[in-house]
Amino acid sequence: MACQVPEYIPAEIEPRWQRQWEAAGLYHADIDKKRPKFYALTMLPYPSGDLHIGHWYAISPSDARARYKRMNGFNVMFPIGFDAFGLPAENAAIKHNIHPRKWTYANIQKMREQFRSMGTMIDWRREIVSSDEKYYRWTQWFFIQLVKHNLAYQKLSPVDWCPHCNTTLAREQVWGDDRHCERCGTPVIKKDLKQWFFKTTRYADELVNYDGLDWPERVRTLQTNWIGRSEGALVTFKTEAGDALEVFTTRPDTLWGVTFMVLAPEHPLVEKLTTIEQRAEVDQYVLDASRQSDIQRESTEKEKSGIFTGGYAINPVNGEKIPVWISDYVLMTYGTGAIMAVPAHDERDFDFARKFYLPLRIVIQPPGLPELKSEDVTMPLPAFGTMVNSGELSGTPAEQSFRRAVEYVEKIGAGKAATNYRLRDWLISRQRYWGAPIPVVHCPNCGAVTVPEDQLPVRLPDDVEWKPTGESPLKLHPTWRFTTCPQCGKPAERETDTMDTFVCSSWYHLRYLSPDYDKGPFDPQEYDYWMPVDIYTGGIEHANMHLIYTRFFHKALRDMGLTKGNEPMLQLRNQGMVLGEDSEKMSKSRGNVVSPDDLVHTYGADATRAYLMFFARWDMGGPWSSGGIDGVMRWLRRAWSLVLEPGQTGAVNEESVKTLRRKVHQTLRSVSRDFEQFEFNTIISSLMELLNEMAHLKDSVYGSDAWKEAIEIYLQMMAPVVPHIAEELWQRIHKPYSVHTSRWPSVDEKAAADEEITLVVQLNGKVRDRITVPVDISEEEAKTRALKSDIIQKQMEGKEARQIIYVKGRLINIVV
RNA sequence: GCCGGAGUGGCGGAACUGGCAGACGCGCACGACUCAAAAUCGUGUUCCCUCGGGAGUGUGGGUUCGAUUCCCACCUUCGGCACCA
Repeated sequence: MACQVPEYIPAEIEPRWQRQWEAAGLYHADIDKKRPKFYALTMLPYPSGDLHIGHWYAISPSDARARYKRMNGFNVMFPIGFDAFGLPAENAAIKHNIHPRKWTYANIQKMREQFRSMGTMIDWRREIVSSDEKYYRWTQWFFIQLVKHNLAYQKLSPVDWCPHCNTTLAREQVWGDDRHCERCGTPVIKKDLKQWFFKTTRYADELVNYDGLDWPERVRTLQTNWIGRSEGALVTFKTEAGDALEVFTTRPDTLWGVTFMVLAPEHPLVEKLTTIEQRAEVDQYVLDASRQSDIQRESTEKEKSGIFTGGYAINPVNGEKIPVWISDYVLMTYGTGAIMAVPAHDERDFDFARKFYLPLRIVIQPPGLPELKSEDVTMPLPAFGTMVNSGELSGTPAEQSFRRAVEYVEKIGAGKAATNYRLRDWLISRQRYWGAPIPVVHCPNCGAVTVPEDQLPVRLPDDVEWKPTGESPLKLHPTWRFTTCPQCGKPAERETDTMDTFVCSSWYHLRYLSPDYDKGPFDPQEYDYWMPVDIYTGGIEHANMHLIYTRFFHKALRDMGLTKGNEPMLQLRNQGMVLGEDSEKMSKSRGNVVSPDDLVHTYGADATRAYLMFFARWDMGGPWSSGGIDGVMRWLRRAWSLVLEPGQTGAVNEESVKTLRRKVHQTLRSVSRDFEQFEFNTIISSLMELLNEMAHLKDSVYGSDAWKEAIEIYLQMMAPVVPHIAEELWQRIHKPYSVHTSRWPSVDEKAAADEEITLVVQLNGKVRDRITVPVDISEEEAKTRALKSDIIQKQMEGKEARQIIYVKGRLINIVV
């Protein structure tokens, strides 16, 4: 009997359906104004050459949700592409002596096939490859627009250099306590170089505003901390020579407590302030500071060091003459590179004052204490209490003195309220070959001139010695760099640095709209229909890099009139990470890597997709389990035989029909909700649970309309998760092609409603009994029945119920 | 130090708005089928227990009729930032 039913062989059905879907263009997404659009985007993968389990984890649940949205009537675009420029191509090229281009495009070809084996609804007509000329032409075009709008500039400054990658890095790409390169882990060093920057800081204020965004709190916090907005004031002190010495402070209320000032060793006024007597010591200190690495210098463990310059400044609020010191705890890169020191109320200044026996003045008297004298102070004092020693602010509550102090300095013309940010401009120059060339010509007469737009792209030449020497490989090309100035026509040289690949990925979501469009970076008609991105999924590691860059791009483009709205991606969700079975990060050296190709071979794409959705909360991730996927495989086999194996055709039991329909529609309700909320693991659980129930009921409902309905809804619910088996079974029960274009069923609320419910009966908050009652039972009736329960009677033993709590549909709690 | 996430059986994890803790799966045990094994199916599976119950969601308190859920303090762990004025 059972031998009539074919076996479930994923390797037979999966490739067949993949071919059929592709041939039919089932997943083509085109403008259709009759349907609401839905732009589902997943982060652009790097073509490393092998699709790993992390790619599957990122993409297949996103695909399932996109499919769910499509079945719900949305016109869904789900594109993919390749972030194809970047260092690994060059490193592989150096190791294996193969051209980066060849390596990259071979990898892409392999990964396309791997992606196809996943069974996604990717519209391949929209694929982009960021190293294609037709793509990077527009990356260069954007660079030029940014220059035109004063959002890109060149500057000589100390920058982070990775000695392993042989290139500079943006500040966001330097990670951890030891300040290592985000890509290769090598600690970075400082170099003074002239580099190109994008002015991300212009949007700092806007970037900490997430209005209208449904983004995880975690990402918003990371970005907010990274941008590091602080409100305070800029106050101008004067040196004795009359030079303005500006400081940024977040505590203008403590201006009267300033007892010295500290400049960064690199501060331009150090030279002028230093007296003859102090000269030798100051010079030595400046030299020492310049030799220190950032890690040494920025260590908080280190005891404070510093030198008196011999110079003095005048405090504008009280005319006091205060000594000016230099110290490496003041950073030239933040604020103005100079601080006013208030040792009585700031821990760092307090430590410094202690070390060098500098005086301290209390300006905020803590409440409820006898009047404090400066010699009583053993630690910096808090910011609440009453102002003292502070001119006209004395005697007022400290709470208001921030505002009052700012008003005061504004009145006397010594400063103004100001906001400062930790965020720095984005360094985008890279001294590497495999990237988009920066479209600039350096002319001895005209300076840095951008290449005219009609001459784009500035092509990356193939015949280059790409070995890393610390110099840009393009600089070593015999002819490429020599050109003429687009402005004056005289001999000039091309910029030989290439762009950070994060520039390429800052706008790829726009190129998907029209990958072949050649009148601009994207077709405005497509833009108007598809943008903004409705859901963006990817890893959280990009919170402070790609996600800030792409928001910056959108805002800059908006101000150029190219994009609309303030944000490119409305909703963001992050997946976690799949760990090895040993709960460690997967790596070849640990030997705990799970290969998706092997999984597809052994279990099929459907089982792999389903297990990835099942084994952990998607946003958390967790360890892989080889036994776990067996469980999912069992589920698929059971579903297969549930649909295909005939049941007993006897009398249909009406009670069973009701139970079946109730369970089906309740499951439909929870599965729909879980899809909306990205709770993929409970989708699979619910489907497994329903399968168990259906298997139990099968023989008592087989042949009924309810059974037919149950099977159809079951396959439709499976379709987004396990698209191949669902399609195969859908065909085998003779439903019209395709399950993926069928309309998501709607919940029959009547059928889903419970007729009877289980009420929990508690005694003093402890569960003692459960009673089955009609769903519409009255409160009185429920209480009476609960009190009548044998167990309750026995346990109460004549005790009086003091109080009876009734929660409709849930429980009764008897308090004695 | 500051900010954020997490802590639930042997394991991965469920539990919607304060209301049955442990759904679903893995593993394990027992049973059926089999000469046998695998596969499959069925039953059981938080711990303790004198079989009445008792304890239990990192720890200690609190609020409440009732807390995995809310509040306070703390521990562990992961991630980010860190002399940012």
